[in-house]
Amino acid sequence: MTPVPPSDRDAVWLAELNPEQRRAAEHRDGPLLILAGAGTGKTTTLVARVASLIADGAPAERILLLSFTRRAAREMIGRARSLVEHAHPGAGRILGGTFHSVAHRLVRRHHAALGLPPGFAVLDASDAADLLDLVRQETGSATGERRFPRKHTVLDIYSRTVNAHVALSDVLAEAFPWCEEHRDALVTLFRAYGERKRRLGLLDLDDLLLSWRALAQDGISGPALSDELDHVLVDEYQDVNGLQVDIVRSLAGGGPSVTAVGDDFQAIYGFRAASARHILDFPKHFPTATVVTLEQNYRSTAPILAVANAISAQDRHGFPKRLRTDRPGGILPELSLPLDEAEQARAVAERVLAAREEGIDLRRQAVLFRTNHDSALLELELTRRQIPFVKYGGLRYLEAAHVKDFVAVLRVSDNGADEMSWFRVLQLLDGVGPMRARRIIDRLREDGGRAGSPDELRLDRWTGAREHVPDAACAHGDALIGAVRASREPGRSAGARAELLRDALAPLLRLRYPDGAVRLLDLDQLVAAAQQRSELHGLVADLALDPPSSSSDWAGPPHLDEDYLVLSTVHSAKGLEWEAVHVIAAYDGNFPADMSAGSAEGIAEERRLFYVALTRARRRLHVHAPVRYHHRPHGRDDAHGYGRLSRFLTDEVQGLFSVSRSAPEPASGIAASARGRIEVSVDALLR
DNA sequence: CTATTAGATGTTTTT
DNA sequence: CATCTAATAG
Repeated sequence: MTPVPPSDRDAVWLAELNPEQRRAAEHRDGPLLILAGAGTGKTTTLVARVASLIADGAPAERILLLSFTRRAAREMIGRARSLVEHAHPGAGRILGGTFHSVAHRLVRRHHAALGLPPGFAVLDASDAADLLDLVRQETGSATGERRFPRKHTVLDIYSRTVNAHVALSDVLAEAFPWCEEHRDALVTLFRAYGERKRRLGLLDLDDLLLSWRALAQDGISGPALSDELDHVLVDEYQDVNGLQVDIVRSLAGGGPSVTAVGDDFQAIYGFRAASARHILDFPKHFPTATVVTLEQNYRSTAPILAVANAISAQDRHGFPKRLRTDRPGGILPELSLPLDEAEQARAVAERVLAAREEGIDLRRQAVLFRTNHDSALLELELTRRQIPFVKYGGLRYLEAAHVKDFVAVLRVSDNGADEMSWFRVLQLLDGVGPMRARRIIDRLREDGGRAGSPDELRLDRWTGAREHVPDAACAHGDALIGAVRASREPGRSAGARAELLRDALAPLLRLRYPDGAVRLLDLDQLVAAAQQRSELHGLVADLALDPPSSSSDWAGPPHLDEDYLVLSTVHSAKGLEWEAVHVIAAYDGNFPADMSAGSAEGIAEERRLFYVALTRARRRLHVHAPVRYHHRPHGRDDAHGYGRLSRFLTDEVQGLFSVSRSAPEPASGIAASARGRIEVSVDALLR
């Protein structure tokens, strides 16, 4: 990079902005709302604004950048920090992260004020679901006629009541009508879940936000938090929920000025109780707000924007926006109609390779889909053709049973009250199931502990508790307890603790899993991660807030040299862009999803989701809609149906594509293939 | 009580 | 695929 004289540095990043972007970057007094259409340089503008504020003398460490998804947060904060480092060497470090990670930092700092033990742990979604399930089994919530909802569904219901601040009955009626008959059981379950979390010193992801709001609204700590900040910038504001709006408003009440950036037509987190209403109401919540609208698109070619604009024109709510570009030319987007999913997989692979021939590296291409399993067949096809890919939002490293076992042991070492993890760990002993594990825990529990603080499990009572362990497993039990106690001895590094615990767990995992030896190798990545830490606690908390999306995430930099295709859900793709985008499974029932198609708002959100997918593309856009698709993506049966094309792809929209059928219509398809066979045999006869 | 098996069944999307 | 149930054997 050519060095720039200090006096010109500011000009460089401001000169690159268009007038609206510049107005947003240089805005000073009062709240600011930036309505930024897809690809209009939202992040560039936000980052320029941060640099501009710092140029004006705002200390970097008094600026807070918030985003909702981890990928967006990483991207935004990374760019902001590197620009600040270049333009203002020696400036401090900007604060920022996802709402949840920032909340976690604050809660750790103020745990005492919140009545939490210093070693409190954070539950990720599957931990929380497991705990809910455990509590349900214990309290024996009535088993009605109909099956109780699955644990993850129960968590979704719970989470929605918290985030939307809506009564359970309304949440059920609105979003989970098939669970209404279990309302009473859910009420008692949620109450018991809350008590249990408190007793075990655990916070779930929603509790982090609740705690932050409690701190921000508190008469003493609230103003103190606001005093630490001059500016709060919130990205993706269309996806905040009521709880997050409360946090932002209470923060701003004190002093810092608020900047919100977003696009109401990209609101896609309604299921998380987010609502575009919040961004539309911003001028009401902040009456002195200035509004800047960005419509100049720098990402996509005109033919792609034409499709995007046609889709957004199907919905007349919200701020009217029309994306425009100065980029000349462009290739017509392609609508490909393969016969079935297998053929779709082949069609995608061919187009990916063709684009690479054109000079578009794999990593500048992405395949986007509505649900995770939409890519199953494609993954097989890519593997078969040896096309490397990385899937985001897919099966997680942490979901593997043996990794969960190890994390449970780490947790147990870190948080003496975490009965839930003990419950899992103890069942690794041969002959110990749920019943005996519970008895052991009961024997270990400190009774008559101080009210309000979680009960520690006392490992010195193990000699009594081990009578519940079958003789054959006693030696293993002793070794495990011994290792956990040893790991807590002061002066041990995080890495040493993790190693000790892994070694204690190793014999148990070898017994439990036929491929135990292989599985043990997976744990080394966690041990390596622990070795980079000063505290084990930091690692355990990060696992909940920032889990590696695949085991290769921790494999190190060599990965970065490789070229690989990106596979992602549309939700995870928000805010990102690729030269070539391949949207798959664009049939009605998926876009929009059947479950959301019941209400007008549901369909509108699905349309926005489709819009988000299309607007990720810079140069090439391919939309694939198989005519025939399987009902049960996981099943072995061949049950399938003939789908319609997504209802968003109206005749008018289709006119903006080049349509290609890689197979005849299904109705005539059978006849055609039969005729084909006859012709072949006739040919053979003639010869 | 626990372990193992077979069989049925299930409404996405993220922190 | 993951999870839950029922049935069976140790």
